[in-house]
Amino acid sequence: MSSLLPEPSGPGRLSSRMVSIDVYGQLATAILRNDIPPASRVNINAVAVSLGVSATPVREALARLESDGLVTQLHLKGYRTTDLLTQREIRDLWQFRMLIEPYGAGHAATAASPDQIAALEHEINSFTSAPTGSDFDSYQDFSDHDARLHGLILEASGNAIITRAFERTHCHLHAFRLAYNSSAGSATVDEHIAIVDHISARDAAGAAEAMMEHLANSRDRLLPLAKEG
Amino acid sequence: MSSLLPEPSGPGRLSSRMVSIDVYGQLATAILRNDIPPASRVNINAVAVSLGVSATPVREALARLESDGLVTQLHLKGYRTTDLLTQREIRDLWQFRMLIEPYGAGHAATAASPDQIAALEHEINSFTSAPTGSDFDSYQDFSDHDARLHGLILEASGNAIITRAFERTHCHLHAFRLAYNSSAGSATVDEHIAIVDHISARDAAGAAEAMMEHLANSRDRLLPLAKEG
DNA sequence: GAGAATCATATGCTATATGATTCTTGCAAT
DNA sequence: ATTGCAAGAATCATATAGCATATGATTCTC
Repeated sequence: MSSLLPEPSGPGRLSSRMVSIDVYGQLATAILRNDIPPASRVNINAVAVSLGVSATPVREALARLESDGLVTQLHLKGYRTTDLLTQREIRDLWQFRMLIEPYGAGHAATAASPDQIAALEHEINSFTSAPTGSDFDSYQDFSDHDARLHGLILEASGNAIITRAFERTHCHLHAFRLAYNSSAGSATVDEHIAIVDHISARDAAGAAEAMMEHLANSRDRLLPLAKEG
Repeated sequence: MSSLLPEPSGPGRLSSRMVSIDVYGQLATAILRNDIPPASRVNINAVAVSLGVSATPVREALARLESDGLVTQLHLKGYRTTDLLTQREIRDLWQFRMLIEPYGAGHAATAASPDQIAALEHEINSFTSAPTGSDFDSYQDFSDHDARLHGLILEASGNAIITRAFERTHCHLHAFRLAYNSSAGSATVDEHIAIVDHISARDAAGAAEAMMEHLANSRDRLLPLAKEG
């Protein structure tokens, strides 16, 4: 653990009524960066002191992180960070994505509004190449871009339930945690462009196929990084 | 609100350190029974007093219920129960199920262990007919059976990620909340039997097809009960 | 009747108490 | 000397109580 935050909150307190979201973000980042290693206990009080808040908002943040799959709670034994995904789990997760994302891309091609098409192209244009730096932050930026793009495509398909189910897998979080440069290749950029091009051209079959290929490739990029299981 | 529990906890306190799970269950039941109507505010303190506990375990339960989609939190405005699903959302949710459950049934037919087959058949045998009574509890029993069966099938497919994504949709909760006798027809029983028969016979294509039909039928049984949207 | 001021209510947090778990220490037995 | 076990101490999770502030409704003023 130890000092998750540069400055806890200092004597000049912040508004003190908007802490919980921040605690959530700080804790999530700490887990993703492996500042809190996988499968290790999370001491609620230590986190509270480290972040300069009390236990209650930490508890709330941990409850949310549990539903994100980043921690698990053991009754009367507190919270532990979850293990990294195994190869088996990566395969299972990507199989899930292969069931819903090609469907989403195909329907996005027929159902997306002009605004949604524009949003997709704007997202594509914001990352025309893989990050050049090698720092944590630029990889995280790219991972966020990746997550946004896949989310936008499902959103454009018009099915909010499926979009939400996808978002709740937090596949990008898990992939990022496994290796935070895993999605940052130029191949990823090219594949994204191909998918959005098919959607813009209203080519449902092509969009679904491009998405399926992209998922197969990203899975194969990720698998060697995971432990067997 | 008003009296969610027959007896709060009284002066003879219960074990006092296993409360939160119970609070969760009591609240979930209260929402499902429409004791707390859809789209209404949930007063944390009132719930706490009603259940004879303090605010903290109620907050934890609400955090979990939020990830279940039964309540939503608005900052500084507290929690509200969510609306009932609209026809559109039912359709979207069942579309999601149609993407993953036929896949699950098909893979269960090839991948299920003998123990898992036995568990499926045991579950089938525990409800060979629709409930005869008209009370809340027997409908809930049947709804639970339905949820267990669909969960077992996905589990037998061997993909834990998909199983979890399915469980998190809480489709049975939402269906039950919409109308608690919606899944209790004898047609449902017959369709369940057909699916499990195909799985037991290791007939993947037949299992997938039977599941798809079952989902289409259950959706059509449910749709008239939902509001347009 | 519209806008400003006031007040009640409920939220979100802090501080604290309680009890379970876990670690440490000491002693006995092999 | 080393291992096994038990008792006590320390730690930590969970729950309670209470406080400060934001929200929303009511009342007052113009």
